[in-house]
Amino acid sequence: MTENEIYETADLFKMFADATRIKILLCLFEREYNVSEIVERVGASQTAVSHQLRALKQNHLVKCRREGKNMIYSLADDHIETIMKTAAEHIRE
Amino acid sequence: MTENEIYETADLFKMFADATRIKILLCLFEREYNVSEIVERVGASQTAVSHQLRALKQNHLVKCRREGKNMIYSLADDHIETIMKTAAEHIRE
DNA sequence: CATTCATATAAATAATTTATCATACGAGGT
DNA sequence: ACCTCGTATGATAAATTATTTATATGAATG
Repeated sequence: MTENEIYETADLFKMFADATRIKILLCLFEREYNVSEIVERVGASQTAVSHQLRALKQNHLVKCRREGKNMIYSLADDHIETIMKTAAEHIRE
Repeated sequence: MTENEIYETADLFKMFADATRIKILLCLFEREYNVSEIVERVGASQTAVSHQLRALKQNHLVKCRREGKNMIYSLADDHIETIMKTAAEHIRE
């Protein structure tokens, strides 16, 4: 791994290293949701969720589209669920 | 996932969310090393490495044994390499 | 047993991350 | 056009994490 790949890897893992973001992702593993639905399910403030969604988007873990007044967020990639599940398994030991 | 599992998962991922710790782990994927060897390879200060080794140990990612004046660190678990590799693959897309 | 080597620890500081507060923006509806 | 709803943004403030500085510890060695 090059120095650069190391930093990119760290950045990717950072996305999974926060409870709010994990909750958002778990939520999106089910299906797509708009922001207020995510806020409701995750139980964090609207701005906090919005900031975290931006982070997740910048790191290509989620994508979104507009639908009227709403923004619908969904997973960008199925690998994400695999990575999370692998780690979750590891924990139960 | 329970609230608690979410926090544990976040804590586990935190271990992978830092370049210094990733370098240490990459190093230990090869084989076990003592602290000065790790310091040398990773290129961080002795205390920084020592602190990170402690974090990794507390989170059960590495283990260590004493050998004379040296402490020999090694991976605690093979899953770790799998998790890292899965993520690294994800990055190359 | 005093010294040195390898490593760990504690405390202080620096750097980064996350949440909050205030406000702005885009899309409908009136 | 104005108002409201849903969401995003920017500027802090608060919290967390990482690094450094200084010092301690435990094991070997003269």
